[in-house]
Amino acid sequence: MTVIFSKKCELALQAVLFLSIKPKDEFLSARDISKELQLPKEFISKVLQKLTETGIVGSKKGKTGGFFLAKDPSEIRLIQIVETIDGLGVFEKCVLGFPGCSPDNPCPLHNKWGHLRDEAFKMLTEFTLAELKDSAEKKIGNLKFDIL
Amino acid sequence: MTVIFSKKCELALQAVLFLSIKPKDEFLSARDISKELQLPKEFISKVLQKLTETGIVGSKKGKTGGFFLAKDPSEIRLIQIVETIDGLGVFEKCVLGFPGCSPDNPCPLHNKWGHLRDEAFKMLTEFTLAELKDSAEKKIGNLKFDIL
DNA sequence: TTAATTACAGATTATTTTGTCTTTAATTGA
DNA sequence: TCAATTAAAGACAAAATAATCTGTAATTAA
Repeated sequence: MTVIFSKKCELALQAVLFLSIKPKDEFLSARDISKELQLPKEFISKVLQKLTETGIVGSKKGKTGGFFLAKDPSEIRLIQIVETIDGLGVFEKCVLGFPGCSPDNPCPLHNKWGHLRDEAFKMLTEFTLAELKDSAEKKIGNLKFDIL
Repeated sequence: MTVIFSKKCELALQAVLFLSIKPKDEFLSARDISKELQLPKEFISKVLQKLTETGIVGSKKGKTGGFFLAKDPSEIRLIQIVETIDGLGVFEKCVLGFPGCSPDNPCPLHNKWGHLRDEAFKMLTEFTLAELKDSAEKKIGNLKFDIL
């Protein structure tokens, strides 16, 4: 069974949403994030390292160190996280796995699926972390209850 | 990187589309299908076996044996193939991997993504093999050129 | 300066998915 | 009947993905 994003990417999105609801001068350690999102610490660490490479997240080593958003939430779009972690292949490849799928030589789902895929791309491009802050706050706040 | 369907499912959809464009009394061997779709024979075999279990595809052993559609193309919906191979998890699980994602306790993308997911589900439910026959014929006919 | 804490880097393991191989049973044509 | 051919079944191998572990460098507080 397959989902739209890899686990890595899901985790990256969760982590970044988490950073976005915290005061911007706060350093969150991988351990803190891990605890609150109930996800493996080392995995968090790995993924956030990747996001620091592309300048979405910043980091500081040492005691009191941790991760933080390197830009204002209003300037970070979901698609940037997806692109960094999974790449944009999902939005390019044929949904049925046919080679050479294009408007000239479309697969049977090319048009219908293409439309949905474009919508998804648009959604991820339009949403910034700023717009999701409120609902992210709620969801992450409720996490401790969900796990039960 | 991840797509909506697993490779197995892509392959199953291709194979079934292939069967649907052939005369209904013809037995196609895994080897024939494999050759024309340029996909591994054993994998084809595996996946079609699964589809015979759920009654979408029929099979006959022995010389002149092979696979065929067990129903009329107008009675086979894409969603049935997807359900058999990948299950319907994609249409149920949270796109961000949050636990307990529901209308009561939605993730930040719940509504927007939910809408797209429903559209995709609808598309797969509405399309029968019969409706895709023409475009499948074209696409599969062109395959030999695409590979070059 | 030292001890503690953290990100970083890379190796390693585990799991899942994908793909192959081997053997068996059914079917058919010679 | 016999040889060839095919799906079926399951073991097996390879590759991709997910997750863990280990050691190092940076930073800070004491």
